[in-house]
Amino acid sequence: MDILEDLNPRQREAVEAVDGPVLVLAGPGSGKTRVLTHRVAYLIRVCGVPPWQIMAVTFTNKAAREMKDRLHHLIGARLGQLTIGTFHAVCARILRREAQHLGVDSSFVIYDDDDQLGLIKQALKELDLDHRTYQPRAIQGAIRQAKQELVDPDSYVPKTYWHEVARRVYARYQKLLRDNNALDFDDLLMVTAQLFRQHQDVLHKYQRRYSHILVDEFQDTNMAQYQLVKLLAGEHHNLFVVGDEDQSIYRWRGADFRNIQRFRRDFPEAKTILLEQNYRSTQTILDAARHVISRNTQRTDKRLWTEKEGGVPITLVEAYDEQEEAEFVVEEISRLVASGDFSPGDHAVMYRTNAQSRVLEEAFMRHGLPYKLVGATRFYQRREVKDLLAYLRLIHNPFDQVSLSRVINVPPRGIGPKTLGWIQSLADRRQVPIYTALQLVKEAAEEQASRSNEEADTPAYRPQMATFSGRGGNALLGFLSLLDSWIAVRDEKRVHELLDRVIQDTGYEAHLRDGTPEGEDRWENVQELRRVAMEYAELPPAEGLASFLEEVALVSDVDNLDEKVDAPTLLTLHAAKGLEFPVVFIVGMEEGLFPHSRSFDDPEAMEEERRLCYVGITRAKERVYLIYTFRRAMYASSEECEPSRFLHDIPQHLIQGPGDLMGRGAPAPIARGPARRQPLPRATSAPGYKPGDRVEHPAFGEGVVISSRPAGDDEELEIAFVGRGIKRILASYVWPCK
DNA sequence: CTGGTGACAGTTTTT
DNA sequence: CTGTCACCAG
Repeated sequence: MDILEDLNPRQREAVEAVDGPVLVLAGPGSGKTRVLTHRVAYLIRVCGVPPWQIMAVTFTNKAAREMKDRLHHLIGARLGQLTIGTFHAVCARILRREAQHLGVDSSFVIYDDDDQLGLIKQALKELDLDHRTYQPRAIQGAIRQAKQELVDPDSYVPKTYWHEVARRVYARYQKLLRDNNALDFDDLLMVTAQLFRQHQDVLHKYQRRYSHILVDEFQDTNMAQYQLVKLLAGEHHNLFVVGDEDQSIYRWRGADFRNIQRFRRDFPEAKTILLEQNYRSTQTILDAARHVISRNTQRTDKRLWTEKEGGVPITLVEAYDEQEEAEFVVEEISRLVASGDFSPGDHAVMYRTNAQSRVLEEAFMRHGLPYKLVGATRFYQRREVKDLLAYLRLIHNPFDQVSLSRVINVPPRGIGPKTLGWIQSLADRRQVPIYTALQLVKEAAEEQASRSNEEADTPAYRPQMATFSGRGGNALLGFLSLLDSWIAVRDEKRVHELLDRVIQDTGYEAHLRDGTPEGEDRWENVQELRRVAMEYAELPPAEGLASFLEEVALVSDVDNLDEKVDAPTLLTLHAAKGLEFPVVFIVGMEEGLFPHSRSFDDPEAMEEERRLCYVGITRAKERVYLIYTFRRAMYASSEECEPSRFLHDIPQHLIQGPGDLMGRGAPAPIARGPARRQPLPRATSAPGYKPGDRVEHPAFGEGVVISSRPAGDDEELEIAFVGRGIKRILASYVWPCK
């Protein structure tokens, strides 16, 4: 039975526990994906469960894809009969099939965060509410939270007057969604749960269909997701969940790791299996991570162990500021690569906030080294991509008002707020969507034209027409005829051909390529989108458009991480979950940054920061570098920093510092002797510059010193660089010009 | 209707 | 120091 062969006893137990509920608590690197895939294969090949009776849900498309890839080796073509996907994708599929029970059309569109925010703003406007008191973002948060707890506007119990207003906005927002035949991300879950609760027959159908349910990253489920799987498994209880409380880092998005406890309570007969053998890291790394996480209260203690005993100590580094921090990282990576032990792609640099990536990027660029950046602005969130997708959504469904108002004046075609407001109010008066209102205007205009010879001045027509005669009206008609011309060919043209037509007819290319480098970047993104569209060229046109739109709605990040490129990866700690690297640098280990200051007054938030640190450290296979700075630029000013409390939790014997570089005593507060305050061994000690001195900088080239002031043991110079303007730079970064 | 200016706020982000 | 948004002058 090859399926069980390469599993350790615990993993094997998890795979073989076929009947009833099973909870697998899987530490980092303990092979949970392996357990999941092998269990599916075991169910099919050994227990004879038909593949179509198995549902496996994940949180990310990436996880789903990885699972499919691995399963392909184990079960081959039968893979296609399994239901594997994200919660949202699985729910969307169910909802399209059961649309008749729901008051939505099965062609509903899925709104993302931006669309959602737009609709909330509209709701606020319609209710005549002040957007300063009722900030759209805050309202959005309240609505999302409610939906994740399966609370609809009618059952919403406001805690404060503000929440009462939020409830009203919520109700209005839901109506707007329905008017647009749209669901937002959270609806996919909430509406599915409602469907199951209100239609027992439908629920039974799915309960019978899926005899085995598996859930990955169970600690990240929210209430809605938990209720969903609980409902689905309500009859047979064959629910297999894998999770790790210590890696729960999405509390702020509604994830509730207490679902693990709930699971134990709701399924008391559940078998619990601990996976504690780690196949990733050295013992040193595991020990350090355990010391950090063990200060958390609400957790099951696990003792991770590995056969990779010992290992290199954790390296702790103090840098003068974020520049030097970045410089250290880049140089250390270069050194490790030069030593021959590691290749560039073995390294990851992790940080708490995206803003920290910039300095790092600059350092890599200065050294002429390539790097991979994860996250930042996501592809499908870029303006140009969203614009073009809105056009396509509009072609697919011209009644989608959110998409319509997004693009009706992009590129600018003379339809400003006034004209938009006019057509909107016409639509409201007639109780029709804007698209229909546009058609009414067109009919009226045609009628007027045909009468223009003799009867144009008939009093009955004049007042109605007067309003849209002129620029606004013509612009609207122009837009409508564009849209209609695309709709006319919608079922013949393939997605990328439609895209080309839109770009062509709207002059979108010229709109983007305004001569700036950013414009070129944007145009490049359009090309990328076109490449994605090309992948749907095989399908019949109408189907191609529909599945393209579904796919891009639910696949936000194009998992752009290109495995083939051999370069260091820059990413947030959150983005690092689920990944592993031989060498991990965690930068910005300072109080206020990591842990973030927002967590100071909330013990639960602080525990989450701690878990985040745990996740970061456990990504490493061989080496970990923890770096903090003496001072860091915050917005405009630069502030002195305190080393992160998490550093104190790692026992001294696991740590190695470059000599007395860090005046650090454990376990007491980090002793920072007054001695070491200067930037590190970079250029020889600052010689003392005065205005007029000529200096050279590795990136900016030659410049002239304008002013100088002491900064610690270093000095901060204002330098005018040839063609680069004036920069403030530490003396140790420049060399005197001979 | 557009493009410019000033006030204001500013973690993390699976879908 | 950014980016976003409301507001005002062409």
